[in-house]
Amino acid sequence: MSRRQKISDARRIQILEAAVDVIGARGLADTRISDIAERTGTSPALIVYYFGSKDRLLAEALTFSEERFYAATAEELQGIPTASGQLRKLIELTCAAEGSGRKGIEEWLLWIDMWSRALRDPGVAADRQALDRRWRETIEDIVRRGIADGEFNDVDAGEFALRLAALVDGLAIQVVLKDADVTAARMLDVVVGMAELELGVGAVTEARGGRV
Amino acid sequence: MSRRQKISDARRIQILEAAVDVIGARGLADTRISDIAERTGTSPALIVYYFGSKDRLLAEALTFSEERFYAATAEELQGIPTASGQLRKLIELTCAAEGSGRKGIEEWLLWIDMWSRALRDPGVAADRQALDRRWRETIEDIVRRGIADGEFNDVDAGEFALRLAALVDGLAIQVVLKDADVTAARMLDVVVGMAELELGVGAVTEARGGRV
Amino acid sequence: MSRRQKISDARRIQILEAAVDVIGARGLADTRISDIAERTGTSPALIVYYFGSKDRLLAEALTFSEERFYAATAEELQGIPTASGQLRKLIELTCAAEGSGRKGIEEWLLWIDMWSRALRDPGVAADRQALDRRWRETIEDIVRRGIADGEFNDVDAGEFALRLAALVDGLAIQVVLKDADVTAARMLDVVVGMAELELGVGAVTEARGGRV
Amino acid sequence: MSRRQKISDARRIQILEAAVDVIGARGLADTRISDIAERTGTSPALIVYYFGSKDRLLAEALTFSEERFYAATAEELQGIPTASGQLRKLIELTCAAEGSGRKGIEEWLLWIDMWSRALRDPGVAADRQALDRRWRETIEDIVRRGIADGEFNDVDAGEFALRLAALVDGLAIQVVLKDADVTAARMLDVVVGMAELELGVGAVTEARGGRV
DNA sequence: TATGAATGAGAGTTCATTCAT
DNA sequence: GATGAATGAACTCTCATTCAT
Repeated sequence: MSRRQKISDARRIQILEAAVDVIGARGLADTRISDIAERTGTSPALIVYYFGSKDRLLAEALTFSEERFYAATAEELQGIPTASGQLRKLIELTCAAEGSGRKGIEEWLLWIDMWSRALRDPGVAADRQALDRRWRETIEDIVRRGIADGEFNDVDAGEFALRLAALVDGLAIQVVLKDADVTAARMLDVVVGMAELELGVGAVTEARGGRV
Repeated sequence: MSRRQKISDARRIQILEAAVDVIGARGLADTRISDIAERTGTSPALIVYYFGSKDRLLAEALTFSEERFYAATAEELQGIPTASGQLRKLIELTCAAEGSGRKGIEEWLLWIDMWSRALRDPGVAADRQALDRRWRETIEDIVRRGIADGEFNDVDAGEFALRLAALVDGLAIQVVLKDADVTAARMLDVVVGMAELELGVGAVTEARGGRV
Repeated sequence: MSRRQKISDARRIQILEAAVDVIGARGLADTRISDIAERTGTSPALIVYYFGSKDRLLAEALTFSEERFYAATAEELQGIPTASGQLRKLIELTCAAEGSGRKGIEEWLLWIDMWSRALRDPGVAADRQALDRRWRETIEDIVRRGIADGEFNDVDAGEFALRLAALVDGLAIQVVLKDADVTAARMLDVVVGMAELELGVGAVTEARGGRV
Repeated sequence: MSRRQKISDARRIQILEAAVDVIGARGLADTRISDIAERTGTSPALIVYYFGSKDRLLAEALTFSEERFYAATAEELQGIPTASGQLRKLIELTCAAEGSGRKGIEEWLLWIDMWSRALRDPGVAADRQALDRRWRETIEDIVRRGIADGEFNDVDAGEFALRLAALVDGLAIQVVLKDADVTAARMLDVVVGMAELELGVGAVTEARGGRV
């Protein structure tokens, strides 16, 4: 408990990164403490020494991964001037395209395990909800700005964010599970299509040009 | 494998139902063979004897649950004459409203575990894809009929089905995880709203009257 | 819990006997489940399967050992007609003389560990008290009969039993710990001396003759 | 060993006192080095550094506690002029009466654990025997003086000391284990009664008056 | 002198699975 | 067909101990 204070940040992050990697690779259910220890080049005892128990490690690893995702996302968005450009970027980042440079797929693998775990663990459930709310708010902010700037149609930003986020989640599941009918490319088209339908033609494609 | 032939259907279904109940209640990760055996009033040995291994039991239980869902859905739809009425019904059935008479929530709990498992088990992945495809085709068929009958706008039925299915999945996750921002009622509104936007105003609400 | 019902008496006794042997040999603190399993020719898992946990096994083993001691004692006393003869026998049985044919030393080793454990475990404490009370009552009964038959002085039987039992415990500790000053033979002399002092000269020695 | 020389006496005593406290509170079997370290405000590493190993620490702590007890006892006896007064005092000190001002109960808790440990550890066994012998000699000396002064009957002092010490041990076990039948008060009565029976009426009660 | 960091060795416990009956 | 008995394998977690600093 108070032990966690003792841990050096470097070591802590090193272990959490290994945990995220291993969970992504093997799945939460098949992840052993020793798998993570091995990858960190340490012993299972060290992991317990730092995190107290396997459960606490898992919860922290999940949160760590998402925090990192948001930090990376925020940074990427910062350099983009228009709302439509930002929305486009956001959609791309989440579409888990393997060529997109981000290891988006692993993030999604973690999300699925996180949902599963959140069903039984209130702590994880709370974390998940907070992350999800933050995610929707990120979308909402962009949309609100786009409306104010006249880039987007005048929609209910909150409703739109909910719809977009849900659509992305639902599609990502299929992409990640390698559904033959739903590739990452198709996912991108569908999401962009939905955004354009609601926010106005060109609301999102416009950015595409900018990107190329 | 050949063993499974020997099993009486009654026994088999009894065990699968128990498995679905227990997994829904405890989650896949916390389900033991003996939990299922207990609920069936038999022994763990019998279950292994019938199903070969725990993994095979899980895969079959998951599939069984979905088969049952489709059978129930099909039956409910049969009595409804219009495409818009059927679509409305379909949406309602999936919206996991607790008062809806269906134990929809439990179905969704299973789905989440199924996704998690499908990530690592190709057999489960194949089952999942088949079920999902069937699900989208069910939607597609209704939409196609609605278009032919002039009830719906002339959209791309396949694209629409994909979008609707994904939206439903994404929203259901939040409802099932009891996200404070997304209730079953709101989910229903959002899904219906999306369908009306794409298929035409009144395309789905119309059925509402018919139902009351 | 209810598991214990399932256990066959033969197996149960076999394991408990092994537990008593091992605890006697290595001491409670150094006894591992696997030590007991090894001696029984089984696996640690079996022990847990039957007894639920190590703690429960220990509690049962301790009680089992004492039950067995009382059964054996009762049987030995049955054949002796006089109170003084019975008292003599009782004293001999507890004096842990190695040549006495009883493995008295091991019993005492267990008692010491039982005291230690009773300090922290209320269940063991309760068992210990019950056994001790029974022990004092056994003495008391004999003394009361001896008084009625005119064999013994008219002492307060309850007080005498308490004193005798305490003296025996205190001496046994030293004998068992192989105190150079207190051998089993000396212990016997001291206890017999105390009994004769209080119950009357010859009250106990008398039996000695009968025995030889 | 040579290390121990280096240790400052203050530090050493501080650690030993902490060890005694913790063992008294949790029991020998449940005492961890870190428990003692925590109470001393140091680290487990320091304790090992000073004492070499856990076993050695435990052995030293046990001895330390008893040494301290004897020192305190000797001091208390010094001021009492008559043998009967001293004997009375000695008995009271050991009767673990909670109101007696001494934390006698904790001493007895340690004794029980010490017996248990002495069974397997020859070092502890030797310490125990030495302490016990010293204890009996203390009694013996008083009795011998009482006989010389005409306060007591002319008994075999050594035999009497053995009997008294054993009786006290046996009764203390029950008191410490909170046997419902044997309170500290009753223990005192029984021990005093035994002493008076053997040493002469008034041999011990006499001191009682002096104390009040 | 003192300790934070690290770990090897091993504990109890769980559970899917096997097998004789 | 059905199961009670049994277990091997593997897991998490504990803790005395070491060592660089």
